[in-house]
Amino acid sequence: MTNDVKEIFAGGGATPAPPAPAALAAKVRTLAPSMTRSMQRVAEAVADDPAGCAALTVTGLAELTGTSEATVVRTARLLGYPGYRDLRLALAGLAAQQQSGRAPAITTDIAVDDPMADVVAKLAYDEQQTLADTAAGLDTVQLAAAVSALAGARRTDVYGVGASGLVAQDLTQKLLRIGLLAHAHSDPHLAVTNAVQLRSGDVAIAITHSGSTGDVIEPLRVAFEHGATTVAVTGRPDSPVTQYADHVLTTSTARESELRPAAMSSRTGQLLVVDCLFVGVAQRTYEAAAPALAASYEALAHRHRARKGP
Amino acid sequence: MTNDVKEIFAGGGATPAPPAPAALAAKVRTLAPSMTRSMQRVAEAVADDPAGCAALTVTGLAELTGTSEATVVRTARLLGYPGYRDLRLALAGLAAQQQSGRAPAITTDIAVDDPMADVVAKLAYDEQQTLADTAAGLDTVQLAAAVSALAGARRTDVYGVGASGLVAQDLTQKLLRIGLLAHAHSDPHLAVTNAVQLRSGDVAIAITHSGSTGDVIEPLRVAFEHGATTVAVTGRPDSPVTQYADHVLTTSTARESELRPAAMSSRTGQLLVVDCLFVGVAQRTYEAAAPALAASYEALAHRHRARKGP
DNA sequence: CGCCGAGACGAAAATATCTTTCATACCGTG
DNA sequence: CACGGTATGAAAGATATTTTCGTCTCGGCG
Repeated sequence: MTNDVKEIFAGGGATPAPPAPAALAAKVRTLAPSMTRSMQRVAEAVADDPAGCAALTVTGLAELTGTSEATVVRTARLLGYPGYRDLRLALAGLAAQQQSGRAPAITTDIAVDDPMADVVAKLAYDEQQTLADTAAGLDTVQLAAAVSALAGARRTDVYGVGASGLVAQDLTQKLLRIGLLAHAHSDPHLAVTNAVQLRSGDVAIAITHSGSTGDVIEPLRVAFEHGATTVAVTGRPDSPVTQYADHVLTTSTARESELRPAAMSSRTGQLLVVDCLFVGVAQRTYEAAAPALAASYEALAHRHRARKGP
Repeated sequence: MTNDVKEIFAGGGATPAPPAPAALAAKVRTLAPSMTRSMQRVAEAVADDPAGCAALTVTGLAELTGTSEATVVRTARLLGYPGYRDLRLALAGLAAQQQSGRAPAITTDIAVDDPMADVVAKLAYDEQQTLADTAAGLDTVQLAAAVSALAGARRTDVYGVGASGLVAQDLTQKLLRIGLLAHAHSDPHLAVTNAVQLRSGDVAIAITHSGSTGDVIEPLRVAFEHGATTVAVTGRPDSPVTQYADHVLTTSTARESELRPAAMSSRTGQLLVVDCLFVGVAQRTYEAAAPALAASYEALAHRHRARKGP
């Protein structure tokens, strides 16, 4: 029956009722003069603390403002919503927007007395930044060249010490998974010993953030001089390591500080490069890589069956 | 009754029970495996179209997904909300956020014939997403507890195999750098053998994405039973490994696909957790950690040959 | 000064919505 | 193929929202 519409009409014109998305405070100010005292109290509370009000029921808000449920609903109607329920929903949205709005507090350095939540936010933000920077700065031509070399390599050696050593191992693990012959070296002596074995068609990859790690440069030099295709993953495109690199893949250097050593942040960018290499090679050698990948996917799916324990 | 007080309390500042504000999609993915079929349908609908679902009542959503109200409520509970009402509120907030934030374009899967530039962009975007999700889903209370335990530990053992083994080593390297006694174990036998040595005051950390890796669970169980403080870093908060974990740190499960296996993307989140642990401990033990950090930096300096300056 | 009416306002009924309970159907397992 | 356990939805039960309706306030007017 059309009788129901009557109440809604009071709100305004023939608008199909576009619920205010974020311009709520404005609406409150505009409509405040045409409100009764009680309704003004409600409107004020709502404009004052959207998040808080969103958490309240109609009864709660009525109590908070010292009014009744009916008044709260009337106010909601006046603000353009079908009822309190919808106002509340809009309020929640508004709160969320405000929340996300005030984010840039995390650009500062991590302090000794930062609470845990800040540490998490800052670290996450920083690593995201590193990823974005690295992705933006990666030379896709160099990357494609490195992928080509890897895809056709007889064998691949990866050099890295310290934190970069783990990245080297990560790459090796991935390449092995799709059927390539790869080995990571952290021991400089063994690395050089093995580098001597390399020849044209093989690939040697050096991972070093500073680009000045002698223990990593040395085996790359040997590999280079023996005719292997050499790749350097470094944060310094002008560092010594690039002397012996056919292809240089540059990672972003994130801002470092006392509680955030370079060795830590560099890892993120290096791993992105590693992932890119892996996916690139997997694409190139898809025929061979697909079964291997499918197998590991299967293995995981099998594990997924496990439900909550006894 | 005290019931009324509870409601009013919600209006205040600190949230006693932290419901997921924006990390909903991540939560859905994380918890999906432990859901029943019907609940998965509901979760999918919710993750698929937050705005649309926010407009629906329980009954509406139940009909849309072809399930019952009870199932919808159950799903809401599983996602961490007291009931559907609160899920709906969060959904409205999420919708508002999505509205304001520009829609990302590179959400598609990596294809075999994607050019290198696309691969880089997609991988970077995905890892950024994983970081954001993990950060949003991390329980800072658990994290702080783990940090406390680490800071006061006599010794710390870290277990991880496969890709997670590298994460374990990364954590170990970092902890050693600030003067803590830490060791990473990839060999399950040695891990158990060592776990027996642990006692109250020591810390054992298991890193496993699936949470079902027996080789990692076993040493953690032994450590747990010997009174050590145990921590699990996993993507599955309901997996077997958490049985023996005093503190559970959950990493986000990124969308996976053929060219992007879970083992690969999980690493990003795990490393963020590791970094958080490290920084947290460094903060707590700042007096001791600062000189240690400086010292290790100094020690490395001479391994780096002078850069060829411009 | 007191009466009157228009609108504001809230108590409570009516309705919609959410939550819980419970019986049934389904599924894997021995 | 029976069994135990879980998943699921129908309906009862509890809350929240909306509507109804009568009282109350306040200003104007006789």
